[in-house]
Amino acid sequence: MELDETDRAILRILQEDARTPFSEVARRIDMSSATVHDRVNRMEEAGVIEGYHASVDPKAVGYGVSAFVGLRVEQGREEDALERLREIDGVCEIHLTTGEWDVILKVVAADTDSLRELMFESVAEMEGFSRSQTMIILGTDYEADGPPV
Amino acid sequence: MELDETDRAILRILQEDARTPFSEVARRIDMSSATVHDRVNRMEEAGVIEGYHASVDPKAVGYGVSAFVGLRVEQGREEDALERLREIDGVCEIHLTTGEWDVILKVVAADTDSLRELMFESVAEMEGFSRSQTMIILGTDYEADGPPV
DNA sequence: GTTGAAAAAATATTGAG
DNA sequence: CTCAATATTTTTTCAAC
Repeated sequence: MELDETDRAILRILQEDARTPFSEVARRIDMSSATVHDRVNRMEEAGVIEGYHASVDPKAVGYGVSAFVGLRVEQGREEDALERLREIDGVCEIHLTTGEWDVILKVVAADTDSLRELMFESVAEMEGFSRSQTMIILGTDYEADGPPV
Repeated sequence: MELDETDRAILRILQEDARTPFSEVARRIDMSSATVHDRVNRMEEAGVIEGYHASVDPKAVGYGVSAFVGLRVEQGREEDALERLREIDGVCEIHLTTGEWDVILKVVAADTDSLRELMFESVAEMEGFSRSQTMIILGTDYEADGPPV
């Protein structure tokens, strides 16, 4: 789908606050809310807009520790291994990567004890992985609302 | 702030679709929409809900390549270095971590050429960093809407 | 593609249990 | 904390340009 500057302006507003009323989006980009509605619908259908998500503070819901986890997967066990990773509570993202690791996870845990459990009882126990490394997130200095548009 | 099961149920719904009308949230958790409204307000004020964001497909807006970038920061240059990283177009996340890297970035770029530019003209040029490693994301197998609630 | 206007629906607010 | 009722806004639809 081809996006013009109007579409991008709408995206930028909804990236920042997905609950902005279309009527206000319309005011800001100087168009009617019917147009905004129409364009948003088309972008949803085309998959440009994948969804709308409330961002919840992990600490507020009991997760004091976040980490990236690098994993090496044994040849030929990729699909099986990934399937099982997804089931583990606390695993928030699973990325396949080039470089030092085959898989990079983002995980959350209540505390370091829980993280240890997650790593040694869930991940390390699993067959198909060789090496792993846990990189605890000391702080997140910056987090954009999505890709620049 | 203390969260009860009702708050958590509301959070789960809004994590999945932040534009769900409060009236429907109310139906689903079997409460009045005024209650939902009240609880959402309190969770917003308490910072439990950090915001609402439209999730935009990076490919649809011209970013064909995503990557994690690990960086080593020279002693004593941390603040300065982080400040400048934030300015670079395409840098979406900046995390301070333990382990092999001091900083892990998530970046997006139009293509591998752009990524190369980003790394060698923006990041590598910057003083304060020693080693870096780029881990290109071949695919994202799973991405939760946020922490489990 | 865009618009304005009407109808339907949702949100914000208030007052009371 | 919860609700019902109300007033205000917004979403949604549609004929017309």
